Amino acid sequence: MSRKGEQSREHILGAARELVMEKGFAGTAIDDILRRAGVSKGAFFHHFGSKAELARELVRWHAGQDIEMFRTLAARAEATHDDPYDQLLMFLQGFEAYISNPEQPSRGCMYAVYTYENAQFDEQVRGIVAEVLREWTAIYIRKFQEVLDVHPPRMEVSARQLAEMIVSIIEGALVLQRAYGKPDMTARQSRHFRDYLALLFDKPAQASAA
Amino acid sequence: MSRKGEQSREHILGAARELVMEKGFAGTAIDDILRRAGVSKGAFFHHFGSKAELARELVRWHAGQDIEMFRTLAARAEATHDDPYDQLLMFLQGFEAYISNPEQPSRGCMYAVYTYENAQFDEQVRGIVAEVLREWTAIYIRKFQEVLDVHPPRMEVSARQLAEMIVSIIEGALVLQRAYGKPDMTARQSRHFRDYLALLFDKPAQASAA
DNA sequence: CATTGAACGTACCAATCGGTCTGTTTCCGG
DNA sequence: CCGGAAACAGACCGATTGGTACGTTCAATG
Repeated sequence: MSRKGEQSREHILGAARELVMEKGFAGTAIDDILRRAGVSKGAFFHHFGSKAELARELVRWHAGQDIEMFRTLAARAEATHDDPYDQLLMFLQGFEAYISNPEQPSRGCMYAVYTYENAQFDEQVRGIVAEVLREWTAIYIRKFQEVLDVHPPRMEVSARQLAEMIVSIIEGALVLQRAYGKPDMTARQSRHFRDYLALLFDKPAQASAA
Repeated sequence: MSRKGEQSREHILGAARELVMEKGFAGTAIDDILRRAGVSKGAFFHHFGSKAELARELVRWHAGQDIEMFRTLAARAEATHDDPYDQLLMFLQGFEAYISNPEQPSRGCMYAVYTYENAQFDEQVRGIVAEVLREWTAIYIRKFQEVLDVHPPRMEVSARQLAEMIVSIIEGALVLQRAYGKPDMTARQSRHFRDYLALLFDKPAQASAA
């Protein structure tokens, strides 16, 4: 049931995702979304009670997507390697492949969009954004702690520091990628971070995809 | 002459800067700016021909501020140290002090705001944003090249890679800082990058402000 | 085949938006 | 002290905005 209905909802969310990523949330009018999604105003307000609710559902959608990607990449890495360091490297390589995928029209981080339009949103939306970024960091912290427990680093460093660094790098690289149109910026930065890890944990730089 | 006029202009730009940083550019109505700046609509359109022109002037203002900061910090660093590595470290420490200044209500990067609302702006504005970020990167590239010319790194790395990395880290840290309200995130990330440099160039970690 | 509720489509609305127009005040050189 | 330009102030305007009202389609169910 509600096959058609779900489809419209998806179209609206898809169009909203594209447009918000192009023009920001406040800069995207509902009519813009209707035009791109090819649905009517009635359809929109049938599925979403208000623009604010769209904001919530949109950020929830992204949160779901990202969690799925994280889980998939992490599971694959953990199934392939025993050493947490190798797992981490493979995870990052997987992320680089994902973010470099040219079909993916994302080209930016939706949480950053929301963050920089902070005052537009209610406490709930802000909470979700903070939650997701915190969760990302937490996942990295756990993994880095595993690495640190096994491999002594060449200098004193905390799992939190490393985790926050990789998240910062990715977020920042996505900004630069957009700002001066270098589509491979994010993947390159992630690769450079892997090089840093190799140096930090005194591992030979293994063959990484050029 | 035009003392009062300049003052109004500054007030408008100041209010716009605050509001745009809170709600984004599209999310900030001209009337909002008028209210906060305490000026009338007539005053606004006397100084700025349109909202788009305000966008241009606002980004130009930031570009000017940032160039000044860069020049000041760089000059001080170069006056204090001869070694480009020491200069770079001092520059970064200066930046950390600047960005941690609690009186500074900036709390974010205006270029990131513009970048994530890309489609709102004309080619000129986008050009300025890309230009500034490129210039930042270029300055870092030159300095890192000087460092690399003198100090052999422990692994192969290009000046461009390092330059793009520090810019990414700062941009990303500013996002995280906002997203989950950690006012010291940016300075901490910069410090961690300095630790990375210490490792990379095999320098003893010198006493850094906790 | 009638009923019903989900899934629309569309005309419409009040509020807000960026921007204009028409004055008035303020300043400053001659 | 005068004249003109810069620097406002604020009423006003058409377009756009998020949102509503109300009618229609359609598929499933009894």
